[in-house]
Amino acid sequence: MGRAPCCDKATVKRGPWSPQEDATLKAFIHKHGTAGNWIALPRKAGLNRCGKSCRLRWLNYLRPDIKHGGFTLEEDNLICTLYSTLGSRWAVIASQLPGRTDNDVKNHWNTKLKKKFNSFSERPAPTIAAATQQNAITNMAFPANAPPYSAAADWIRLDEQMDGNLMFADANFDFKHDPEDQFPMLWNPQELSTSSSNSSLPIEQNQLPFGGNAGEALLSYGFYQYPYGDVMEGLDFK
DNA sequence: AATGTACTCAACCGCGTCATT
DNA sequence: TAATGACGCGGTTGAGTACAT
Repeated sequence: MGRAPCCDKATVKRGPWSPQEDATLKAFIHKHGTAGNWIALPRKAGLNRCGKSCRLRWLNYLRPDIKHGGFTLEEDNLICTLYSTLGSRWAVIASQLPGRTDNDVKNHWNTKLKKKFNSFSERPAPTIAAATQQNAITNMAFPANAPPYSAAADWIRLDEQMDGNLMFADANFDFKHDPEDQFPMLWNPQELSTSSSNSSLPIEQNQLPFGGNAGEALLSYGFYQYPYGDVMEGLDFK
């Protein structure tokens, strides 16, 4: 036995919502709430709409705490990072982005972020075989997996792996990472040094505070934000 | 200016899950 | 315990818009 339809599709209105319908729905919910029953809501509110349609309109558009407008670079980074660990669990991902809905995040991913993500993950992953030598200086500059930023090899260098910590010996950039946080290193372009003035920093200051080998670390936390704004890629670095 | 193509995003669909009876 | 019904989610669609030719 199939499930009974939640509404009569032949008689109920479909398609884009009019301003009047929006106002009716908003006014009703402000006054009565959803009463925990979306199916009955349109009839009570005087709307010729399916309950599911009302729910979607409210959750994805009319809710007062919805954030409209473009996604920030920080939000892009977070979405990509969460996608790499959670997959397409848009509701969970959206819950980490205040004011964004799962539909918003999903649309943004499908139209903007997916291409970047896929194009990068299809690249051949370089080996870190050189790093397996005890205390070897790999001096590997991500050439095979290099970001589309010509100078990247100059400033992102995996120079040494020791004591289970991934170490960036090049000191001409700063990184931002909360050791308490499982999640990503977010490098803010504004915080990236554009000169080598930091190269005198003690090397410990550029030591990333998590263990594991370089490949695992970069695979799990592999979203980089490059200087000058708009290039953000994932590194599938094994 | 007209037409074709690509892109965006609101909305729909169907299914899994969960609460209730 | 099974049946039922509502909710919530991810996948997909398609109308409207922007851009290219």
